[in-house]
Amino acid sequence: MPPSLRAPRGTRDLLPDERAAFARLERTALELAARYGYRVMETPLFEQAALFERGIGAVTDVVEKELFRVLPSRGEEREAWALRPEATAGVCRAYIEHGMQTLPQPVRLSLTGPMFRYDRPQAGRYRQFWQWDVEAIGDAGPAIDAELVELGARFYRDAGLTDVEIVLNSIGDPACRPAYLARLVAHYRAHLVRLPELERRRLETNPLRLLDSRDPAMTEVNEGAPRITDHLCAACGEHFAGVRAHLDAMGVAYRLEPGLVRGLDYYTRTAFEFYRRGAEGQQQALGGGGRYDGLVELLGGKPTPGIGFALGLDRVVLALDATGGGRPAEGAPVAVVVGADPADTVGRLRVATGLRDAGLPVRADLSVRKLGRQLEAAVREGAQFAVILGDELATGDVQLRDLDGGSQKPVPLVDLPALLRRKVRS
RNA sequence: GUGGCCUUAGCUCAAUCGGUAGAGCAUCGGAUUGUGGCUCCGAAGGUUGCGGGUUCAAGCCCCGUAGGCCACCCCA
Repeated sequence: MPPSLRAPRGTRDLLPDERAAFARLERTALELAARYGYRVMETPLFEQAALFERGIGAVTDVVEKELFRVLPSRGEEREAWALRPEATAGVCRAYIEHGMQTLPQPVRLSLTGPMFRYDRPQAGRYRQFWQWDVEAIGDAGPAIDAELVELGARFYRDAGLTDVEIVLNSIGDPACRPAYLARLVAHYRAHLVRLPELERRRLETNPLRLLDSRDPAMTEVNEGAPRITDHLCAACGEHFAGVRAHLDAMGVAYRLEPGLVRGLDYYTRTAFEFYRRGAEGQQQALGGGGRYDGLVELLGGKPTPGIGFALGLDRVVLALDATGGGRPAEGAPVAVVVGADPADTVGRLRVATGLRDAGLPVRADLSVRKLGRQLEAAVREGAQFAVILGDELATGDVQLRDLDGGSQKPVPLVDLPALLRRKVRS
């Protein structure tokens, strides 16, 4: 094995079993998107770095230290590219670029695909990871906020995760957040002596972060801290109440968390995250989203409200594995064509091709092993039937063997496709 | 980006005091010539992540490096 040639740090191969698990989640996501009226689209895997710098915020971690920058190999356009760290910025760029403000609003969009962050890898944290992203652009809410939260929750349920908790908050807007931030900073300044070194630095860079600090020394100081939800302006307060009312009306359970902050600058008002209940560790955020009413304008479009979420498919797969559900077996052929004459690969391939013509997933044993070995291999890959070619071919018959029960009977080759199709259905 | 732990066959792991690398599973072959999951026999599979150093001798000790993981940071 050549250790010098391996998957780059923070990336991994999705081997067939895991790829199948991803495919199932993707099917669930796309089916839900269709059911809720979100149309699937694609954006490039890379964009101008400026899109993310401007949209996400130049001083956020995602841009400052995690942006996966790409140097053009030929420099006639000295563009600075970056692999997309998330989908929202690209979707909004496309909304503006293609004049989607002329479509009936809101425009409901969805996509799945890989995202890239140049982060230090850990379990559940990769440099290339997959998201299902859903965006509704052009609706100020609050009803659509609730619709999206419910959609996200339904995805986890349909995917088979039962212990997912919804955490909800409002982080205000440019009308009320600055005043709140000033209050918050004043509060921490008053308790400066009790703040650990790290938290003092964060006070300068990102005071909202102190609220969800994990440092035990912070618990007491945080208890007395002003809550954003107590300092929302009238419009934001009304909006937040509307979101909760709609969620309540749908019977969607959630936990209010005034400390919930989102890491990207563009978020306003509604913020939510999905967590695995009872799971320890740092990589348990399964997904999150929020409202970004200023983003489209920031990127050069007309003032347009928007809201969306992104769910981490890798983490859902991990969570499904952890909950012990296991992965359903997939890809086993209905039948394997084996033969008494090991050398007769022509006959086996010909019979298999005929069955494939009939739409049946069938493998021909193309080895030259003796019959017993061929049957053994068929059983071990989970095939339902073995089609055995032998002397009966002289009269146009093959042996059809049920590999579970072990029963076996001669069947005219011409009847085989129809017979197998009937058996598969039952 | 910071600190720590780990790395031996495809996988999961052994290897005493530093003494020249093994097992199970998986793979392939065989058990007298048309019938499977079991059993038995056998084969193949390793520059012990990589590169240096110490030593008569290194999987084991030291340094570096890469990767994984854990805690931060942050997020999905």
